[in-house]
Amino acid sequence: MHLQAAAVIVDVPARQTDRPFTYLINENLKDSVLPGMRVVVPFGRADRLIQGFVVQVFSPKTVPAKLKAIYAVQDIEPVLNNEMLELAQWLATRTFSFQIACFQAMLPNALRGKTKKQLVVTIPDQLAPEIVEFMAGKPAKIIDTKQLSPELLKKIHQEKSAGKIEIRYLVQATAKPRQEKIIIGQLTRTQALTKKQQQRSNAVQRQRLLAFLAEHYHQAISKSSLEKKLNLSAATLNRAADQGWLRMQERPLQRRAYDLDQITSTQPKKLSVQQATVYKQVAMAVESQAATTFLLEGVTGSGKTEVYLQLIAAALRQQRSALLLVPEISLTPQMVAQVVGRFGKQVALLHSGLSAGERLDEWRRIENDQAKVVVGARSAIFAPIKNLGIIIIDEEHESSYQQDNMPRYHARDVALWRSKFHHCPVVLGSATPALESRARAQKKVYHWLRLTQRINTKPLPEVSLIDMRHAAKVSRDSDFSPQLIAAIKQKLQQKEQIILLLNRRGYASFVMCRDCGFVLKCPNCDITLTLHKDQQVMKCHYCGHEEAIPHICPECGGQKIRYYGTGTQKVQEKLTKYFPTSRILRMDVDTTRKKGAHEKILAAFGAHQADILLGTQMIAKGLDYPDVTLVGVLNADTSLSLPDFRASEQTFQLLTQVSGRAGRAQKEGKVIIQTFNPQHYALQLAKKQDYERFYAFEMQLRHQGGYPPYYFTIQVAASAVVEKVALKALLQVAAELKTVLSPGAKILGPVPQMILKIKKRYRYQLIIKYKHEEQLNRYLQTLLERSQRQTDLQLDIVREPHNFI
DNA sequence: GCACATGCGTAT
DNA sequence: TACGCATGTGCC
Repeated sequence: MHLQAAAVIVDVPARQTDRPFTYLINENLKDSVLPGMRVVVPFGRADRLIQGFVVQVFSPKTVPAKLKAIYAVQDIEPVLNNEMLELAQWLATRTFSFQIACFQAMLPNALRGKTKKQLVVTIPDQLAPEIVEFMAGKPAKIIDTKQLSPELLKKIHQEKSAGKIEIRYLVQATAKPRQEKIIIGQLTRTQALTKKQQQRSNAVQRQRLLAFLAEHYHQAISKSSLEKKLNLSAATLNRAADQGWLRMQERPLQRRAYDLDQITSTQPKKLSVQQATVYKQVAMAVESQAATTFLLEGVTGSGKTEVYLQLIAAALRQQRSALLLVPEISLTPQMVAQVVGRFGKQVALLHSGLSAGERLDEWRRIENDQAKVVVGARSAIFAPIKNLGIIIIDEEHESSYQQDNMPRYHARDVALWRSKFHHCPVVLGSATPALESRARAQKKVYHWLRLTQRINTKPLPEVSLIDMRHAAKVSRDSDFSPQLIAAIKQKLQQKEQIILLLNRRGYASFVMCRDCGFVLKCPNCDITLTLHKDQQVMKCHYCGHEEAIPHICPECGGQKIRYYGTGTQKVQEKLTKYFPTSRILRMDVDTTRKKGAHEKILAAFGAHQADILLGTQMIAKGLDYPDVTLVGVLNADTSLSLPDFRASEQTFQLLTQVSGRAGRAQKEGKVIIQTFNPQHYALQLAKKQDYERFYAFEMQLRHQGGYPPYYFTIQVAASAVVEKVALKALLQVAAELKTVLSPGAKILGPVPQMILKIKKRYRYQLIIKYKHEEQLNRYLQTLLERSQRQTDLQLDIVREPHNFI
């Protein structure tokens, strides 16, 4: 007779609850609770039921009196295997995140237990009339306290303390796979044909059905698709079932993330000499199960994708699986078709376009080994794939691989961890690697591989920089230079396609009074409100605050309050004026908000239903349209002038990438970049597509400035409603750090953050720059533990922050 | 994150 | 002196 207990991480994302809680395993659940399973446990004074993850099962020697018991187990098999449990723990410490946040990041959303509250009437006598009305005669009702009026909430409180009503807690059951009805033919061919003869001539539905059954003896067919195909009524099928012609059953519906019938299979292409060299080196690591990291630096059009596909094939040949990560934005139908075309139904696809159910289905296919190749965006790095033979991260420099809320992980770091766990290589591919990665290749931490030749040996497109300081004076238009107008005109005449990029990074359209200079700001946050012309409102991008567009300046009463800056809409209006007959497609956050809108726009452009594709950053990646012969960048500088040490790097990457979109096929491409800083090295080198020189130059600057990759960085951010609280806390942290850190390390700040106030809280930060610090991690962990004791203060630690400001 | 306890301010 | 509300505290 030995007791069982479980250590459970509960779904309460708070610093104070970020540790295992012990629960008793009752006799009826004995031996059916395992680490990695989801459970429902009572928590807090009111014993509200919440979801938790079992991290350990053990036999306690003594039982503390106040131990509570697990209420229910949600899984038959663990949803997190040992690898994931270990990874979550590492991730939590590495990124200073809650463990529960790590678990949830690893699982499809459908597995997340949604807790609900239920209002139950226990004594109906003399109940407050408001509550009687609210319950509408029912004994129990699900409530959402956030949606109820404060008055009703007060009444509920009163009646609860009077003991007349009760609040119960529910945890939603595990998402079940959707079922579909199927029919199975029970008639042999001859039986069916005989029966068909016997039917009245006007019984057309039955005739059609029997003809079909004659050809499908004992085969399972989805009921709904059969109804559609033969145009049958449900009654006909039910009748047929009654007569024993067919049997009806249910089976779990396999929702698929892609349609295999729509994709043509492809064969491996012959590799060029360079490609083959790269392939051989990585394939060798796959075979020898070496956890080597390769940096594959390949110019646009050098055939990286084909190398990836053949490496995946090499892993499969070794009876191992493969994981391919691509930026969400380039997870286009084109891209999917390439991988699925090569590996068929072994491919599982994970991206944001899937519904929660589809995502869960794909996840299950991976978990039970039906899928051996996983393709997906950032979070796919947590796919529960076993026996990994290779991990590939395409466009490894993309900032979308970094999640910017908890857990703030970088997919690259997780990939390296899993590579060590599975003893398999990682390939980081890019035309413009992140400086950090390129520097690691330099130091031989990564194995450096290069593809310098374009696969069709075509020259790179001709790139010209247009000096807008001059052009704007001539044409009095700061969006379109005469050169760009002329080029567009020419391409339109030749019936070729054009991509125009409006660089929106570091850029906003705001409202300013031209008399007094007043700028409209958010009342909660210290930030300029952004104009949303289509919805006719001013919006705060941080807290969502909205207000009307002012027509009279609130400061001086003047009427000259106008918006500043260029949006895609404004550019589109101008384009229509210049080229009234041209067909323009616009792609930005506004036009792609709806699910699938993204794909639709790209498909329409691909089908030549438009001449010009105008868009923001999102059009720069992975698009491959043979008829695009002109790429125009309207404003290269906005991202350059950001007060961010990565501004040049990001601008260089963007320009290099977008230039690669021109002239992918036979026709020659042309790129026009408009800028106010034509001599800037990032622009000059992007023009020449010279990554290596950019790398050398930028590294020098980073060295002088003491920036990454020469230093590691950690940001400690503090926020509080009372400004002094935040500042004081960081001053103390800075003082303590001085005793913890070695003399080589530097502390910057504390300083106010660029946006000092967000959601009524003041924000300060300090940055630690260091090379090797043994004590730092431990200090920061204890700092977080300590800070929870201080009310109002919120501390947040970010490793390698992307913004210093 | 949430329920309940605590402590202060205001109406009575 | 009672109640209302904001702020604080601990969760197994």
